[in-house]
Amino acid sequence: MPTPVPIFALVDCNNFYASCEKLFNPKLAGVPVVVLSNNDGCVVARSAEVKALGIPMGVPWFKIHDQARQHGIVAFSSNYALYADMSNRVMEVLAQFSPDIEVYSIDESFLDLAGFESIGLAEYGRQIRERIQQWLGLAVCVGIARSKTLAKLANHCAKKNLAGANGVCDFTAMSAADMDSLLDRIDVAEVWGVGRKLAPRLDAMGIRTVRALRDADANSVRARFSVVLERTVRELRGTSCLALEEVAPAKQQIICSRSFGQRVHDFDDLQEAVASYISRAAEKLRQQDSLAGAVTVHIQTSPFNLSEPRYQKAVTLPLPEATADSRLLARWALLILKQIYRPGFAYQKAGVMLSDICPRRMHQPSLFGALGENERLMRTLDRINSRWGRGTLRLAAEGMGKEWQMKRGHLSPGYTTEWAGLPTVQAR
DNA sequence: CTATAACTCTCAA
DNA sequence: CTAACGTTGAGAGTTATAG
Repeated sequence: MPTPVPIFALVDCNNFYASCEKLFNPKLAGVPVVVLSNNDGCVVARSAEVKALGIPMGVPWFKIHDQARQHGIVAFSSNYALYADMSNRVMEVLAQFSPDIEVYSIDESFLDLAGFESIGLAEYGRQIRERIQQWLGLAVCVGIARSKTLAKLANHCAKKNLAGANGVCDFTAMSAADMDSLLDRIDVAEVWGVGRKLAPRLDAMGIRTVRALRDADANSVRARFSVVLERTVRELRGTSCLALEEVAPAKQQIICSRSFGQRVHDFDDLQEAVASYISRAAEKLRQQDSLAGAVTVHIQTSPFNLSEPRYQKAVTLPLPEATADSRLLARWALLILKQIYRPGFAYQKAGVMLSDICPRRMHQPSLFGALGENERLMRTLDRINSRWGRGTLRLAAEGMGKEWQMKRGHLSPGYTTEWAGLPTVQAR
C-alpha cells in the first residue's frame, strides 16, 4: 500500500533498447547503435553516440541509411524478447528498493520512497543507480520529487545533467529559488503530458517554460485546455494528483496490429495475418482472465504512397456471446475480413481489436450455454505455447506466414532467452 | 432535449 | 535495382443518435 504522503522516484534506463544490444557485444562499446521499429521501419532507440550525431528519434531508417553507413552506425531489428527479459531483471532489482513500485513501461518505474528520508533520498537514488549498473550493466537515471510529473521532470534533469545531477536529481532537497531558476530554463514541451499539439498552443499564450506553466492560473488552464492539463499544473506545484498504481488494471481493449514485410494483395495472405493477430490478442485476453464482447478488424493500404489507390476500412462486430476462445474469435474476425476486403489493393497493414471486455467471472453465460467455447482446450494451447514458444501450436488459418511477415533483417541473437543465442567461447 | 454511444484527438513509451 | 515510414493503450472531448 502506498504511503499517505508519497515521495516519487522515477527510474528510467538510458537508451534502453540500444543499451541492451550493446550489453552482449563488447565490440559495440563507443560504436553508434540504433534499434529499429517493427519491419525495420523507423529508428526507435539511439545510443549516446547516435544522439550526438543529431539523428532524430522516429526517423525512417531508409532516409538515414547513407548517413548511417558514413558514420558506421550499427542497426538492430527490435529484439523484444531480449528487452523484455532485461526489463524484468531491472524491475526485480528495483523492487528491492521499495515495497511500492509501479512498472510504468518497459524501461521505467515509479517507486514510492517515503520512509527512506533518513538515508538521504539522493543518496538512496545513487545506490539504486549503482546496483543496476553493477548487477546488470545498464545505466539508469533517477528523478525524485513529490509528484509523478515532477519526478519525471527531475529524471529529465538527471539525464541532461542539469543542476549538477550526475544521474540522480532530487527536487525535494532543492530550495524554492533554485527550483524557480531551474524550471525557468526548461522548455514547457519537456513536461509529461505536453505533447506535439499542446506545446505550440501554450507557446502562443506566452507559456514557454515549465515555470510559466507551473505558475499559470489553474482555472483558466482548465477552461482553455482541459482538466488533464490543470492536473499537470497542480502536479508541477508539488501537489500529487496521480497516484502510484501498483497493480495494472485489466485492459479495456486489446489490440494486435502490424505492418507487413511486403505489400499484400491476396485475401488468403490477409486471412493468415488476421488469424495470427487474433490468436495473439486472444492469448493476451486469456492472460488477464477476461472475455471479449466485440471484435474489430482493420485493413489499410500505405498512407504514405500517394500514387497507389488508397483504401482503409475497419468494422466492429458485437458478438452474440462474450468469449476468449481463439477459434471462435478467429471465425468472427474472418467473417469481418470477408466483408471489408476489396481486391486490387496493395495492403500495407492489418490489425484486430478485442473490446467490450469483461472479467470471466462476471460473465453471464447465455441461456443455451456457451456456443462452442472450449476453455480447457485454450488452457492447454496456452500452456504448450508458453512452454515451447509462441506459435508452437496454432490455428490452421494462421498458415505458415511467409508473404506478410515483418522484416527483421538486423536481428541480434536471443542472448538471454535462447540457448543458441549464448555467446560462444572460442578455443585458441 | 438529454443521456448515451460512437468516434476523434491527444499523449505516451 | 527500387522502394521503403511502429505498436498499443488510455482517457477526454466532441459529435451523432435514440428515446
